[in-house]
Amino acid sequence: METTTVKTYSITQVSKMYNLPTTTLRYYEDLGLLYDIPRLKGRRAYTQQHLNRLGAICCFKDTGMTLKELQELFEAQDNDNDLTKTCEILDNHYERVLEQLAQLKKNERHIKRKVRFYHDIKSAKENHTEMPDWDDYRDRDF
Amino acid sequence: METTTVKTYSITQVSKMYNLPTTTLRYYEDLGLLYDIPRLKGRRAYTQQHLNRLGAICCFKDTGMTLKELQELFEAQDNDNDLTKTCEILDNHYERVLEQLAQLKKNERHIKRKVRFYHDIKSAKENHTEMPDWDDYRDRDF
DNA sequence: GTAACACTTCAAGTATACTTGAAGTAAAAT
DNA sequence: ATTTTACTTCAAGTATACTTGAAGTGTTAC
Repeated sequence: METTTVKTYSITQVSKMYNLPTTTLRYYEDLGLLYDIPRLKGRRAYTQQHLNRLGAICCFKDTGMTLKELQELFEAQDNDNDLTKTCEILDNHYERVLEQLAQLKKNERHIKRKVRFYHDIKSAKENHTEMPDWDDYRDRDF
Repeated sequence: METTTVKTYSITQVSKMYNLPTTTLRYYEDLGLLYDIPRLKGRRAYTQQHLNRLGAICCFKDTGMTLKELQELFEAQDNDNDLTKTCEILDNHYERVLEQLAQLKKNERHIKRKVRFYHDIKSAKENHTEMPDWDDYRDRDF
């Protein structure tokens, strides 16, 4: 007879690992995003499975998926094992992520220009030199 | 004597241009993010200045700046003309945007892998071929 | 033994960013 | 002339994602 002990993590450890308050971890459990978390003497004992799931939650949430959408995704994945729906949700979300990425790159360039512009204004004012013109920064790459 | 007419835009036009509800445009005005919008017969008439400002609002908001932070930024920019503070806020925000971009790229790759994984599961099930293993997708680039 | 600590559950409260509702106005359409 | 459309103001309501508070429990420190 062989017994294998599974490595588990306390809620405080998980909280630190994923940089999420313990209250948020409990909240995700209330919503059903995390479930079947075993208790050791009444305390949550997260397994690697739960950490993987939490990683997915963070990844999807950080890319703009709502917790409700995450519930749907996990429902399709876990309960129904509905691959068509799972793929559909994933495909749609991936599309959105690509759009986000394109938009964020645009915004990053815009903000970079603005940063340079304001630093140049500051220098010009301090050194009594000619003020920069935003038109010179508008569609220019640095 | 010479009179120049400035091109203006109605709230509905601006709403369509920036893909924001008219209620949100009024809300931003309430918060002071947009101000001195002239009225023609009681109706808002946005000038190019306001559109530029609105573009900035969207850009910063979409990159995670709160409306409160935007108020601070505009206050430093418009009222105080405090270049040190303006530069500081912009610099800090730009840092955050770069982090976001790095994170989003990571998340995009992770989701891409997951999309492929689930499509391969679907194919395998449909064609009764061997199921894929997530470990083969984990840190692999496609 | 008892106090402190680290959790536990469950309900209620909060922050941010809108969104809706009510009541009114002014010009255009019928 | 009166209805419809497109706004207006101002106050109140809502959605999402937590966050806090109250009351309780079980191991650890003194």
